[in-house]
Amino acid sequence: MTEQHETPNSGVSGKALQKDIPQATVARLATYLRVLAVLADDAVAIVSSEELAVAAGVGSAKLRKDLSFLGPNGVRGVGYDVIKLRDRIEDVLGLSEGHRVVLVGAGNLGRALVGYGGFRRRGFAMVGLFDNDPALIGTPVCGLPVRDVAELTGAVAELAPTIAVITTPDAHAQAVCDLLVAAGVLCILSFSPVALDAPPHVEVRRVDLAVEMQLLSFELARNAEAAGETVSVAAAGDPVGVRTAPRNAAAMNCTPITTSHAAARPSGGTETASKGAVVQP
Amino acid sequence: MTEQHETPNSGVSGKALQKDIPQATVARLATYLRVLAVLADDAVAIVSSEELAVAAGVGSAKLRKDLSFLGPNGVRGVGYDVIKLRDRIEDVLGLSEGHRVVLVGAGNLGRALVGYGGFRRRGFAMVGLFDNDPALIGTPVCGLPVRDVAELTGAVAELAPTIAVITTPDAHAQAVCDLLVAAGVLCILSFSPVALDAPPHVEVRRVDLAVEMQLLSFELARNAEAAGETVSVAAAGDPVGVRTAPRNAAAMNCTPITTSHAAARPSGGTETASKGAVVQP
DNA sequence: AACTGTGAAAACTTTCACAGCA
DNA sequence: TGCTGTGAAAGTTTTCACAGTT
Repeated sequence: MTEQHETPNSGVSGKALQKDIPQATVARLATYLRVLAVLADDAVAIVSSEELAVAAGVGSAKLRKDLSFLGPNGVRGVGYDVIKLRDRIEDVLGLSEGHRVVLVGAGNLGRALVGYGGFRRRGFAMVGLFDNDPALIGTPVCGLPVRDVAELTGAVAELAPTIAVITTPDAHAQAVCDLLVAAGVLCILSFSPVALDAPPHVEVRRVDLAVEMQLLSFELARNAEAAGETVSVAAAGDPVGVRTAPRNAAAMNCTPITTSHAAARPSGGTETASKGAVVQP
Repeated sequence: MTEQHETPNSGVSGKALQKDIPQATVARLATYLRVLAVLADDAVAIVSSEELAVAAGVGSAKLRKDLSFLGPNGVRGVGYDVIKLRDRIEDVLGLSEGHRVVLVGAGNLGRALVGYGGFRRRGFAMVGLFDNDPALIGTPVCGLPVRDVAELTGAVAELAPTIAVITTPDAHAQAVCDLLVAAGVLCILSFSPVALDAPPHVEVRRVDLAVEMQLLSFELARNAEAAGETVSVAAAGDPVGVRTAPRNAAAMNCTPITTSHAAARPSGGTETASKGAVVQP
């Protein structure tokens, strides 16, 4: 790896230990960061690993171990400096410079994300919003006009986004992804459950809302099993009857964009991640 | 928790091996399930571990190992029966009976979720939708009227939901959670980044969309570091300037109900808290 | 006394490679 | 032959316990 002169103010991140930070730790850093931001707002100056751990919902030992990968950040016998630690984590996560985000798919989910204060607050700026629905194009969402997806390629050059978010129907997700990749976007967050095919240098992260619900369902089932099959409140109501409706129903779409029909190809895309390493759950 | 008589036959799911299935495996089962549903729709009868693995974005060995925890599901030399495997996974995940879902917070995100076809398709039925905004109460979303959150307690008894979803602004999340817990809900999915306090018998799962973005950011930073700090496309645009605005700004809310939050996925920004033990990804 | 940072042990997960079956 | 199921090895993450610092 090319070495680099040490600019006092390095471009992307400060100390450069990224390579050695475990995946699992990185995932938690973002959580610590949120807690620290709250503490900072409350003008809390110092926090102990125990306090921070409780607020983040992890064990204090794990938290200390996590932070130790970023180098020494605390003072023994005292605790961590809230501001300093926050800045350090932001730096490591590459958030220091902020990110410019374009979003494709201005349906309900897309609009919800654009309006999500948490993004702005955490350094993500929405700079472009695209859709292919003529009824939506031109209308502003949170002050940002919806632009025609046909302009996407040009707009990417102009807006120079660091991250793109896909919230289109499943059927369009791959096409949009291709478009973004061709335009030079390196980081994509997709809310479509279909696995997107992209070159290895492009980081694709997929998020599937239904998966979360299914994980909850599993816990519920396990608890019920362990406790002897009482489902408490739920026991009263009618079971829902999952497979009553045809699986493939393009079904009741009631809102502008969101919904989808199952359209993935039989053995199509693989979830891609950078460097040949697929980032898996 | 009160212990109970041990019913030999558990009502919720067939073979009852839940206890022995590793966390990591469970998280992936939901993904396999989605792929299998697509295959079933396409009338594919048999699938090999390799095909399924590619479509799900994992290695075939891992996939076979995962499935082996559910007992024998395939035929050596042939592959897996799509329908049979799908049903088996649904059973293990506790999806066979379907789930009744109430959602509190009819903002953009809430409405997006109600309209999200993926839920219905996978056995989750929205049965109730609540908000405290008089302007929203009474208006239908996807055929479901928004009800006053004041009715929530009574409605839970009446609707007997198995799962509740919280998509309210952060400030209300805990109050709504308390309300749900008091009403007897056992499973809660929250899209607010704040850690919710709930009794140990209640399964709370939190999802924070910003975490996903931050993980992407980290990969970007790491890649840039490894490649010699060029940020390609992004290099052109102005840095965003994260901390320019006050951190605590309740900030520009531009859509009906208030802020909203979004999703994540197995590994990243997801957390499950339960039975006093915080289960980490 | 209070709290961080960390080596070393334990637990969990992934990968490998092959036995076993249709 | 082709593909599943699995034990054992390799790798990763968590937990423990305590040495070190203020």
